[in-house]
Amino acid sequence: MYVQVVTIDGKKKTVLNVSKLTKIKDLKNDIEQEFGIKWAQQGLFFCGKHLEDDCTLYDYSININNVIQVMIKSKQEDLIIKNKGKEMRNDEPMVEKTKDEINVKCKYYKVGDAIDCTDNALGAWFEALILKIFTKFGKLMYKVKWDLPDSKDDEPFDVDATSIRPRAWRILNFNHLDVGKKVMVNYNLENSSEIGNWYDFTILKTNETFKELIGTVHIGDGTRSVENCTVNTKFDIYMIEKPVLLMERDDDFITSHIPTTRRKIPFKCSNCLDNPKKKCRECSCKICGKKNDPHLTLLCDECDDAYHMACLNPPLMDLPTNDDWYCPDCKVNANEIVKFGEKIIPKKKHSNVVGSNRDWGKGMACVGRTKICTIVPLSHRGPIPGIEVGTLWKFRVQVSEAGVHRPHVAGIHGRADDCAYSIVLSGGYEDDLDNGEEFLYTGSGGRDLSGNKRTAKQSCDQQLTLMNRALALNCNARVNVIEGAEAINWKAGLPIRVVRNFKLAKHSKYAPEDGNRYDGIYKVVKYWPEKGQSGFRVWRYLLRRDDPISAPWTKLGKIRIAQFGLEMIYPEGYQEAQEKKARSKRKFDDNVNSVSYVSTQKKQKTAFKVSNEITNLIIQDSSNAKLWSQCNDFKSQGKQAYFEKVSMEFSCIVCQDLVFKPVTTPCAHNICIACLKRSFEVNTYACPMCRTSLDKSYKMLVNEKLSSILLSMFPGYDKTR
DNA sequence: ATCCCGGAGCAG
DNA sequence: CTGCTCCGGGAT
Repeated sequence: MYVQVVTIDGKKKTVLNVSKLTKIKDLKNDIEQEFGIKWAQQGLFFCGKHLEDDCTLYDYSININNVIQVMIKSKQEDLIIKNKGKEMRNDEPMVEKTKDEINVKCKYYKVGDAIDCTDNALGAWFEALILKIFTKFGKLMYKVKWDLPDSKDDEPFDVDATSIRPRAWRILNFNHLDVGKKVMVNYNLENSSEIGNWYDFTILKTNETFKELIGTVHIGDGTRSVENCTVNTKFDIYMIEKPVLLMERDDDFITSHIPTTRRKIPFKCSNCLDNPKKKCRECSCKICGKKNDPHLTLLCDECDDAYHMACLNPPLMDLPTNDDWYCPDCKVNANEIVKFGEKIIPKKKHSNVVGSNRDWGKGMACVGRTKICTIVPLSHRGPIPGIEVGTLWKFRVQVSEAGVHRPHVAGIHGRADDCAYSIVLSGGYEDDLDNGEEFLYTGSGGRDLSGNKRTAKQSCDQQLTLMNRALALNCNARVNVIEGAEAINWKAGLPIRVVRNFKLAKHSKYAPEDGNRYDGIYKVVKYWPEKGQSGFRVWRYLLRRDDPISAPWTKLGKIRIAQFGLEMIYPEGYQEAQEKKARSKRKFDDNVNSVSYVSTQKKQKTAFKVSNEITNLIIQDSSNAKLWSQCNDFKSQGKQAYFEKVSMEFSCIVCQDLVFKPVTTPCAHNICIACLKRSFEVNTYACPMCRTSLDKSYKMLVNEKLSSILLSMFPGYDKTR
């Protein structure tokens, strides 16, 4: 299994091979290797949850391809987190706190001053007001309050002088932006084209034509910064105000310049754009959407959604007595809730407390779905729209995601009171017999799966229940659970999607070389119980293909696969992760044996070499010289790519198939002679491809050179005509 | 060759 | 809702 790892600023990104049982601390080690960010400096987050060192990915239900965010902690932030924790534990009453606070005067600020204040979480500057100036244990502190839209109900908080400065008010003209100057700009760390917060910024370059600034964005106290940011000047650029001694301050001057409008900041809620009159279930009460009575609104301590006490069912009459409250959606999982900074170890069910020490978490067998097919319902019969016969997936979970065969492991998908929808052949049952167009399938069950197994040898009789009954219902005959039944009209049975897995190759030549291939629609001809090779009764089903699309192993099917360019589909990020695995293995091997000359170089697609015989014919087919030269360019990409190109360039516009007995028109298009004749029969005397008119008496001549080239490249395709 | 786990989906 | 089943897919 593998996960995506991204730094908060999005600048560093990678895929890491992991196990579900990988501990967070081990992951941090890998990230240190990868990003060069010290182990202790990392704060990892998944879905907003802080990840604790001793927990596993499984504990947090982190699945394949999930994104883990890496935050680089500055030492100061560590302190803040620690202090926060302390506060939470001590839980001193407010009175005690204020007891040590002594109101004082300050040389630079006075109560009521409009200031900018940094917030520790984002490291940006926000507008605020000073409510009180005091000393606590001898340290000068300021009680401040946000001065932002919608911040009326926010609690005031205490900061020291480093977190505040006079409110910015001087807007700088683009021409006054000199390189090296530090200013305040609006920037969005995640998406620089959108509105963001206000940060300090050092100008490195100015771009006159685009009115852009390039430079370093400083985050918070200046220990963190993001280089090479491009700032669009559609927002104002502010001068950073330095504190001025009160005695030197011309208050009238200052107050007259404090802007009455507020600096633009991103909307808290992108849904209602913070419009107080608009109902919004995103940012306001999840039930009624109204924004009234904020003091009677509870915030869920897990998901942060808001609920009016009165809207809850049953309504909550009194404020919750304990500190935290969880909404109805989160309450059910209350035992899994981890509060920020708390050291609760989240453990799902049994985990592997008593399990073996075998690491089961690396593979693709235990990963969950990351996509879900919604274009058709779960109980959809017949082909899945958009999925071609011959589509090939590496893993079963992908077949499930595509909606072709939903179960992860099971061979039959169906319902005992409806029918079966799809089956997989993967050679797991010894009584199966595959002849391609027809095959014998074995029902499920009759096995002892105790010990949490997924498969075992037959150890008792199978019953015509569950999935076995479902598959029987596809047969166009009244169901008979004793002796089975035969279809009256087999084609009238219900369609079954059939997937063949590469493991079937042990018994069948119709299996794909690798992965799982969709082979089209089959129907149940008959089914009956029989003593299987194990000696126990198994239910056997005769399935016969009934699909207008040629099967993947037929000549036509192969051409079709080539035309569609169907290739093995891997899960997103899989090949990248495999490549990385191979690289680290090579590195390991090199370390073990530094003078190894084992050919470990990357397997390159070997260029396709066309036989001399065909090459000569191609040269002689001068009327198609241009097309052949285009095909030539694909030789370097290997045989498959070349054949795909050839079959595409030489397919007939009329029948959509590879041209058969082709006529090369004066306009240099290739049409099957039969197709062209049919076209003439309806008095259309033009090239079907480009509509260039042809003479009524145009003499159709089969391009024998081309015909023989194609016949030798795709031997036997003529027999399908 | 053997061991053994999650997750998806059905059945009760 | 819980319990059961299951033709995967890794490591050992």
